[in-house]
Amino acid sequence: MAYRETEKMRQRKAEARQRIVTCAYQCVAESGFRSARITTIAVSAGVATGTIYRHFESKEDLFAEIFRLATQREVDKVAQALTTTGGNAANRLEAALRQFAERALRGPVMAWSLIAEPVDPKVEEERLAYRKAYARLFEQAIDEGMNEGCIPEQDARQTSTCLVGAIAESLVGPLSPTQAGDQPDLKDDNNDPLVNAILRFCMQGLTGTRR
Amino acid sequence: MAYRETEKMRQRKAEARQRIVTCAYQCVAESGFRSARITTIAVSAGVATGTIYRHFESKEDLFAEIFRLATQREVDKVAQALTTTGGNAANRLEAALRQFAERALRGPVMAWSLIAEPVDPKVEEERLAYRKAYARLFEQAIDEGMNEGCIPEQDARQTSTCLVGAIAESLVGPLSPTQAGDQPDLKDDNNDPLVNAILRFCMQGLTGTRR
DNA sequence: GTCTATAGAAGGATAGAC
DNA sequence: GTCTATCCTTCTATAGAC
Repeated sequence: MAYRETEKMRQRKAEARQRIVTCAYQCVAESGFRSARITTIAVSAGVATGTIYRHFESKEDLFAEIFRLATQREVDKVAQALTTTGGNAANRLEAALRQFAERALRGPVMAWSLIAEPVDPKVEEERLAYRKAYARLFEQAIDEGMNEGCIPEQDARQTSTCLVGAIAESLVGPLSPTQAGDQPDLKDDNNDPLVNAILRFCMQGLTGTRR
Repeated sequence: MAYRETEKMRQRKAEARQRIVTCAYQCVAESGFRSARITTIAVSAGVATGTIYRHFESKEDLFAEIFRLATQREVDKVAQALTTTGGNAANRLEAALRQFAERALRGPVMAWSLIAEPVDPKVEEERLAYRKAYARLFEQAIDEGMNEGCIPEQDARQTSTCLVGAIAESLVGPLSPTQAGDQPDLKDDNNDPLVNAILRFCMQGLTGTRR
């Protein structure tokens, strides 16, 4: 009888793939893309090294998937903060930016990998795409703010792009492994000086109002 | 008689290296890192393909050198604008930012390669380093502005980083090859709407004053 | 005569087409 | 999914410097 993939087999494969993804995610979260080894991922996922290449074309493709997975989580968090926070659109935007920065500083290894770690071109392409995704979210909030009247009229797309750039670039240094440990622990209560400085610039740029 | 490298030979080698660098630079300026071919560079430099590997360990190393060369030019231009422009520190800073953006939009292929093109990790590392170089220049200008009294007291390092991020991110879209041609020509007379929008955000973020 | 640098093509890997 | 084509890299023979 000819081989035909059964439902059971399909499920097994999907489970193996899921384990690989989960373990790769953990490896990256622990020490970044560059030190993530395919063999380490395979061992912790309980599969043979070669099996990984049955599920992913290459290491780069696996990394790109991990990148998308991890970044999408952050994008969702930002979207959530923008919709569930109280106050006007400017307040919501500020809360979302603050949350983005604080989450990054609380999980600095993964955040560094997502924001700035030099990886390969495939991951870089994902970065470009996801930066646009953040910008679209911010753009929508700015549009709302202009309608509400709490944000001055401006090119919302342009401003949203500036916000993405400013906050990402601000985190590069503090998240950098060469500087890790030099940083004091993140202060809670909306009172971290680094985060406050970033937000000051962003909100001033957005509203043109001194803070 | 044993062979020993003479001054003449050293000069020949240096010239060959220089030709390789120049031709590689032109290739990148014409169509970016990704489409730059070692063989093409070799032919236009008048050397054999293998010869390139006598001067550079790998394609990535050659590219990293081209990146440094090209980016240093831009850094120098910014430094120059910051020192030779008239007016107070805020004016000089604005002029430098404007010039950076306008130069990028006038040479979009090279600018895209330097700012955002997904290349390899070695080039990415150079990018991180050079972004710091820009930030240091801006930081110095902000410090001057705070002393002059034309810029409010703030964390100059943090703000300079935000400026670098905002302006770089703003240019990613307009410089992107997928969008090239969609853009109207750069308007002169300090009147390009894109550049003005970027500068508005940057200067508002810096000074907290509506413009 | 000995050693180096260069040319040019083979090898090997990867990406793209069908 | 396979096959082709392209392109980076390495290798070897040769020309030329000392």
